[in-house]
Amino acid sequence: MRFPKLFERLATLAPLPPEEWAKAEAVAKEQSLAKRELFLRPGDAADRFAVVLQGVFRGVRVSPRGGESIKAFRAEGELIGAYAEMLQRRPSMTAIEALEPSRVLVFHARDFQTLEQGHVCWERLARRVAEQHFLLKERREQEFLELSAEERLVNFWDEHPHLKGRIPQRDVAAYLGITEVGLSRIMSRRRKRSG
Amino acid sequence: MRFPKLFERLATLAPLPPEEWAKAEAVAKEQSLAKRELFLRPGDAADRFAVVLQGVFRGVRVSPRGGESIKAFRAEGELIGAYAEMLQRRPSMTAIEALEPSRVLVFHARDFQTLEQGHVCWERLARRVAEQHFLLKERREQEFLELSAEERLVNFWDEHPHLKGRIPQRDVAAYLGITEVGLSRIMSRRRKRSG
DNA sequence: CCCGCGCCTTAACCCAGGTCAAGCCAGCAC
DNA sequence: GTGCTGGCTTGACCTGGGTTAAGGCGCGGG
Repeated sequence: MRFPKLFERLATLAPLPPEEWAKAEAVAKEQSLAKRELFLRPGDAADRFAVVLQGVFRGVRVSPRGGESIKAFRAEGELIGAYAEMLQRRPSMTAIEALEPSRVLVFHARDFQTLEQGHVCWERLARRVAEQHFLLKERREQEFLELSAEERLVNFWDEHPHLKGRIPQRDVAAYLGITEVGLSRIMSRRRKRSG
Repeated sequence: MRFPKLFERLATLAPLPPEEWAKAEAVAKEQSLAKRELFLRPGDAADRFAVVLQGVFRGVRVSPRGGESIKAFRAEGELIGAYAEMLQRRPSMTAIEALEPSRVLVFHARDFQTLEQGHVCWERLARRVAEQHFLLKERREQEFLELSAEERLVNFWDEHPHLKGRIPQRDVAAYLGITEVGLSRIMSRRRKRSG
């Protein structure tokens, strides 16, 4: 078993027989990415996903009007991929970019389907993954509905302390739905208020 | 089969043997709700969900600070329930309220689990449901990130034409993340601009 | 060493939408 | 009928964050 920690992590989501995990490891491929390199670019087929072994990624949606907004950051142990587009079998509208030199473990959708056909555990895992993704998005929805940009900012750092120092300010802003300038203002406001 | 249309709808999500559906119908119970009546109130155990047979519902989140925001509207053929809380086995933080006299088909989580244990089709269906819910939330996230309140409004009516005339303005506002007053202003602005 | 570039801040000005308060109108109870 | 209540609008005023533009600062490359 090449990735025992990853196996344990997945096994907490749904029961996963080690021999099934072995099959998965057999079809997965490691990939290294330089800083700024893209794991996926808009227009690509959304036919693969990966687990981050090392590094941080940002999922960027480039809107028709040219604006960039950030859907998520992903670090060690988390999944990267154009999940929504994969579910809809559409080409990706998302770029997934390494913010540091990174390593990931890549799975092709076809291979994963084969695994699913071989053992129900994979379908159960996929369900859990869908549910967890749902929970993340719902939390975010709620923040947009109820919180100011400043409150969203403090929430963000509460929930992602491990990202401190690893992602540029402007990306945090794009994640919060505000501009770089706005974020800078908010931060200086807080500095003044509380020391 | 008491609800053939519902059966067909579900069968489009995932293959569903009629005999399994028969079992589901056997454990489900119809419930009627008056206008303003709650299917679920905050604090209730999130141990049941339902399909709307007739009527419209709103899912209201009451924030700690007292503000109400609306997570979703649900009409005929759609699911109601505190989905996020159910996944986390927590008490509901959401009120689900009928906006019209309504009828629903109620399933208890325990009964559904029994169905799941009897046939994989239910797990597959649950996965599809999770994925669809995810897609909805992601679309909403994107709207908050990229669109103004006015743009979100026109999107809303594009995507939910069947709700026209059935839900109060203030609820639309609470769904968009703005106030009743703000929504009224936006509407009058558009009226002036385009006739 | 200097230059350029990427990232961040600051300031001036603007505008969408919030807040508060008054008023309107339709429907319902009496 | 009168009066009340709930849903919506309108106006005056305020504020958070957008926009534009001008630096500042650290760093890598020449």
